[in-house]
Amino acid sequence: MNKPHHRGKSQLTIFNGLSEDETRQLDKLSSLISLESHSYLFHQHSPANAVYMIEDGALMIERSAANGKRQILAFVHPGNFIGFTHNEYYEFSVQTLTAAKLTKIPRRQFIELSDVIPQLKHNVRQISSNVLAHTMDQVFALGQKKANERVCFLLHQLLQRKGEGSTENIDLVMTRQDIADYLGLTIETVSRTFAKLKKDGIIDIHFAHVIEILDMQQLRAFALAT
Amino acid sequence: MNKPHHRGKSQLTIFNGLSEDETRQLDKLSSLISLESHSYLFHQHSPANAVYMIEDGALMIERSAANGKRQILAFVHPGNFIGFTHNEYYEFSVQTLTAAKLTKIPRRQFIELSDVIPQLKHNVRQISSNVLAHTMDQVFALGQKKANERVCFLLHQLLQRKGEGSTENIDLVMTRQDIADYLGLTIETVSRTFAKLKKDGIIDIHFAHVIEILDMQQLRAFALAT
DNA sequence: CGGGACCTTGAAACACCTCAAATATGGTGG
DNA sequence: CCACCATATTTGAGGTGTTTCAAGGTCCCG
Repeated sequence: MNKPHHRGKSQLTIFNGLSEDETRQLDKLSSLISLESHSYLFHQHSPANAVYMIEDGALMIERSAANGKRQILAFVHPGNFIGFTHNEYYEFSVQTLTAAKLTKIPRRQFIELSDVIPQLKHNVRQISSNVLAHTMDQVFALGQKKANERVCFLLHQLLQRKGEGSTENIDLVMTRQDIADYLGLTIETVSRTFAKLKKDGIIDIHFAHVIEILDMQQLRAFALAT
Repeated sequence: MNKPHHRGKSQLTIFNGLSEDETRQLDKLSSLISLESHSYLFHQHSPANAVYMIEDGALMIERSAANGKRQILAFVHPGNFIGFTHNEYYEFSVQTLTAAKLTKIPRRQFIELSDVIPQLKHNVRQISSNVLAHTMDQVFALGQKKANERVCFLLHQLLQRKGEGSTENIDLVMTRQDIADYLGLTIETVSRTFAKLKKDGIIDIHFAHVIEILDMQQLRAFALAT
C-alpha cells in the first residue's frame, strides 16, 4: 500500500523511528481497509488473524457477556494499534464509532517482522506496556472512583490525546451509553453527572456531544483523585 | 542458584519447555531471595531493575494513591512471574501476604536472554497475554458485577489455580480489607456478602479464612455472570 | 489469660440504579 | 431548507445496594 500512515505528533505508533526500508517492509504486508460507522472490525473469540493501525476515525474495544452486559475497555483513535495478541483468538470485539480507515497487517507476518526489526519490536513492547498501564488505570477508576471522578477521568483521557492544548472543546463521538459502559455506570448517572459538572462550572455542554472544559484544574483533580 | 524452580502442574511459567542448557543460562542470572510476611518486594515508581518468579508464598500487586485509596490488581502465587515491564519504573507495588521466596533475575539481562531463546520469548509473551487478560477480566468484574458476583469471581479465581479438584477448601491468606480493595468494595460489604453466600448454602465458612465451596455450580454462575 | 488486630453485625445515610416520561438531537425525505 | 421521525439525552421520583459509622465478637499470639 502506498497511502501515508497516520503519524501523531509525539504519539507512539508502531512506525516510530523506523528506517525507510523497514517502513517499506511493513507496507508490503499492509492493506488499507474502510469500515462504516457502527460496524465491527472483528468479534470476540474470532481467530486473531490480523493486527490493525487506525488511520482515521474512532472505534471502541468492547467485551460483551451472554446476559447482554457490556464493558467498554477503551476508545481508540488514529495512531492506535489494536488487535495485537499472542492468543489464537481475540479476547474482545472492536466496533467503529464513526466511519474509519485502518491499516491491516497479517498477525503472523507482523510478529515475524517484529522479531527481526529491533526498533519495531521495541515499539510493540512499548505499546503493549501502555495498553496494560491503561487497563490498570481503568481498574483503579472502576474500583475506587466515584461517578463524577470517573467522568472526569474519561474527559481527561480524551483531552490527553490532543495536545496539551488549551481549554479546547471535546467532541464526544460516543453515546452516553458507551460512556456508561466504559465507566461502569448507567446512562442516567452519566447524564446527571455531566449536568452536575456543568452546574458546578467545571464544564460547559454546548451540545450533548460537545463539551468545553472550563475549570481544567478541578477536572484534573477529579480525574486523578485517588 | 541450584534450588529447583517451582513448577506448577499445568501452569505456565517462564521455564516451560526450556532445555537443560537454557534453564542453566537462566539459573546463572538468578538469585533466591526471601521476604518476611507483609514486607514490600518493591514499590510503585521505583526503578524496574529485576523480574521475579515466585517460588513460595503469596503476594499481592497493589496500586496506591495519595489520598490513601488502594487498588489490589492481583493476588499472586508460586509459579507466577512478576515485575516484567518495558518501562523504566514499576507501575505498582508488590507486597507479601506471607513469608515468601522468590527467584530474582536482573531485568536487562532477562530481556536479552529472552531475545535469544525462542522458547523463553514465547513463554514471556504468553504470560504477558495472560496478565492483560486477567486485568481485563477485573475491569469487567468491577464495571459490571454486583458484590456477590465479585466475591464469587475472586473465589473462582482462587479455585482455578488449584487443580480442577473437587469441592476443596480455600485458604484465604489475604484479609477482608485486601479482598475489598481487590473487588472495589468495602470491608463490611465483603463480610456481609460472605455471610449471605453462607446463608444461601453456596459456601461454608469454617474460620474466617477457610472457605468451603458447597455449591460449585452456583458459584461459577455468579463468578461468570455477565 | 490478656490484648490488639481482624471480622461481623446493626442502623442509618447516601450514591447510584430503575422505571417512566419529557425533551433534545440529528438524519432524511419531501 | 424545513418538517418529521427515530433515536438519544435529560430529568424526575422512588427503590436498592453499598457505604458509613458504630459497637460487639472472635481469633491469634505473646
